[in-house]
Amino acid sequence: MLYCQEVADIKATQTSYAVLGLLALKPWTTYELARQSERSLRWFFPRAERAVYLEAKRLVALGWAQSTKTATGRRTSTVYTITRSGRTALRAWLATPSAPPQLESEGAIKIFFADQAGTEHLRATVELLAEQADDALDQLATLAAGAFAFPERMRTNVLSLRLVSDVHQAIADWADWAAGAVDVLDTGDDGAVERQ
Amino acid sequence: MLYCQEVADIKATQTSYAVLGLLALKPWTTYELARQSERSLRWFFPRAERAVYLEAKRLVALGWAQSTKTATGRRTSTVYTITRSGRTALRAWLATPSAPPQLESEGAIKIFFADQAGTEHLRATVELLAEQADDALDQLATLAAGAFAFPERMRTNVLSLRLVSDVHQAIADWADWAAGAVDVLDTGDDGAVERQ
DNA sequence: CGACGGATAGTGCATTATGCAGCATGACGG
DNA sequence: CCGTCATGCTGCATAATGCACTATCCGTCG
Repeated sequence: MLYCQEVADIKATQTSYAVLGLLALKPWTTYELARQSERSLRWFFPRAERAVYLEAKRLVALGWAQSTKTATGRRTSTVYTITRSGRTALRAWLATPSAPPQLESEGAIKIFFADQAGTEHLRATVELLAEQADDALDQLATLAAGAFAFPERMRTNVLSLRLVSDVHQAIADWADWAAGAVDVLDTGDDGAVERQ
Repeated sequence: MLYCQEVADIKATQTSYAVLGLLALKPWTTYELARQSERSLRWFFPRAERAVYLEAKRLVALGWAQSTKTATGRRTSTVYTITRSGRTALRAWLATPSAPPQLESEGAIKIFFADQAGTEHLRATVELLAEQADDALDQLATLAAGAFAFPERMRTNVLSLRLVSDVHQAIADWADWAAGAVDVLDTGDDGAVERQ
């Protein structure tokens, strides 16, 4: 690994590459990185703000980014810029196979164990899931509208955003169906939870 | 919180409730819990095997489960059983609102940053995502067929499993569309990444 | 002009979760 | 009786989260 020859034993995680990808677009302060991660990356790579702050420092340690301090009055801010070896590392990573996508949903767990509580809670969980999906779709629509901020990136940008909204649309559709299925359960009509 | 009055300051996490939910079905050894988590919970609540082992002990500390040692020859195994207060805690949790579902996909990050590498890598990432989605759908079909192991649970079981397979189906469908969109990008035909 | 809220720019600490290696026994087939 | 796979765990280092906390800068409203 040429691009990290001078580094002792620091290892890059997926988070490293996610932040590095943002740095490939332009230099940012950690605050901006955290905001951007929350705006866009979060949809397919949710990470805590805290992790982004730590990650920027790690990138510097890896030699993949440089930090330069600037000041606004008496307040300093640190701007991170990708290095040449950072770009090399990013390109290498982009060529490696990815781990399979995963869904994480507290609501789904609750539905899985719903027979331990009343149908009214099952119904509430399904309804909340429906609202959350609609919410996500709204936010994604706004985000897509604002994607013109980087017009040169639009073509690949829309691919990921479309993936995410398709997933949330699937959840919304499922919730519609599930609400009906719960009604059937409720009226005691067994075994008719088939979809037509 | 009546159900944890005797406990000092141990807090339950989502993982606690996920494992507790399994215990509500029947007693298990930690090994079995880990297997079951990997089989079913993983689809909407991915957790490392290690976490499950640690969680069982925490449930005992919370007073939500009891452990009893049994032995097979000279090898001991610990069976965990839910307690009354465990059931109460689970029911209370099932009635609380859930955090919104989240997708995590390394492939999606790579696609988001795909303009930093060649189209061939973008294509490969999309194709892998397609395979992974098909794979997931296969496994889920097998799982659904085996769901008859707990016939009394089937009705709510199918709801969660259907959610998960709908999501993976959405990814598979997206991948089909995206593959076409990448071809269009490749032939240099700009801006025609609309879906009809 | 001055108070106040919101955006900017972070740090520190405790706890949770992951990844991986390691270890020992039991069950079963050839 | 040997090998291999399933069972049944533990330990350790590192990654990631959650939350509280600090401080400055900027604009607006009274």
